[in-house]
Amino acid sequence: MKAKEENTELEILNAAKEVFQEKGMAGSRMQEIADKARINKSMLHYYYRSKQLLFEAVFKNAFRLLAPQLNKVLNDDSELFDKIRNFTNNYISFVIGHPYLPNFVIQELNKNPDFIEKLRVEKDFPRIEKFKAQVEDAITRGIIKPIRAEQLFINIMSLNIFPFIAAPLLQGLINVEEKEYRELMERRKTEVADFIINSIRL
Amino acid sequence: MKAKEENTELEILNAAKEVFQEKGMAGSRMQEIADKARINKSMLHYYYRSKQLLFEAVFKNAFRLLAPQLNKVLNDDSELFDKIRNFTNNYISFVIGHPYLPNFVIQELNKNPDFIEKLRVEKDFPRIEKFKAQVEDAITRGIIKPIRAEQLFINIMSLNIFPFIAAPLLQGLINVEEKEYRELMERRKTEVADFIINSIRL
DNA sequence: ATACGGTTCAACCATTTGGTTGACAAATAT
DNA sequence: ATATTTGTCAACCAAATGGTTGAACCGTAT
Repeated sequence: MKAKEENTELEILNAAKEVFQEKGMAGSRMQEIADKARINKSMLHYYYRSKQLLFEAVFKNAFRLLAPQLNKVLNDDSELFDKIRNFTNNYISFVIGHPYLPNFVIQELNKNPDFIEKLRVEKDFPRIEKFKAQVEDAITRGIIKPIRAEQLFINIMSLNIFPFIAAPLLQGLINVEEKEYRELMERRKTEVADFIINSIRL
Repeated sequence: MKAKEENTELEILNAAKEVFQEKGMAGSRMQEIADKARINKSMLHYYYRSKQLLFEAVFKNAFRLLAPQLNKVLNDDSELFDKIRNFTNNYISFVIGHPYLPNFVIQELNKNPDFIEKLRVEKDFPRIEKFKAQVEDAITRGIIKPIRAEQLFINIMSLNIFPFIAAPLLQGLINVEEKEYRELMERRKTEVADFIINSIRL
């Protein structure tokens, strides 16, 4: 019965992902997850024991998906400007495939900041050292203006992630419909990289 | 009994603010709000009828506090570069006084995007028109490179707001303690403005 | 055929949670 | 002084919610 088992388990994880990522831990109901997975509520506990454990499974999965994205900035071998262009261009496609994911990770990390320590031990946890060296090297070689790698990294993340996290607010403020907002995001694929590079290039 | 009445009502609103902003609508408990306000749970319903209405009171209050901040970018009379510098410098002080507020507004707007329409009718709802004209004027006069006002606005918001919303994640990624992260934020008061202006200045 | 391990579910259970009620106290109006 | 309105609370209530249980089911090894 191996096939069935893995199937149900995955079905649950998938349903849980959708519900948790959209409504957060506190706003999600086990019954809703069960319904979405088309199984009995008991099955959730049979496979994952408790809401907390099911949540953690979903969260870790989400982070494992997000981490490689961040590593494209921190641990990729490409040259600095290419890296910025690539990440910016790639990230939007990633978000379209996983619209709730980045916000989900950020929110639940806000509610439980200690959890980041548990993630850090996992392999592929993004580390800044390499990026830091790269930025410092580019400064020494006179390619970019002096800037702390941490600040540049925060800027890159901010410009790429925030417009999706705050979409409803921003949409309301600049007073555009969803369609036009998506077009704005589409243009950001190249514009954000230019904006960043313009700012730091010597 | 006027004084007592207003007192209790405010006490409740204040306690509700703390709880709702930290835990969100779904994660908050009426009992916890009552405890924090040092009153009986019945009083919450006496003054605000339901959790939903109490929440909406808190939310509208929060937005009324946030709106003037955004208007410093959108509807202030100062010159573009000054405006960017002022906002950036000001915003961090605002966030220190209201650490959970921006994220609270953004999150609840995410869970209920239609709510923005109800806010738009309120006076002082931030509007982009003036800022748009100002940016277009600066482009025409050859002061800044061509850029859509919407994109510039999104960039300003992103660079200022995101580092606080995603603090635990970013702190973990760049691997610094809270204290050092606060110092990074402190430096951003001037650095972010420079970063933006560098990018758009001709 | 039969025993056995994992899988599935309907029915339950205990607790939590938002909300109500009725009695009483404290102001205010008459 | 007395009636009336307003504020406060302990005790309740019904529904929702996370979790448990025991029986049935099903594929497989013996």
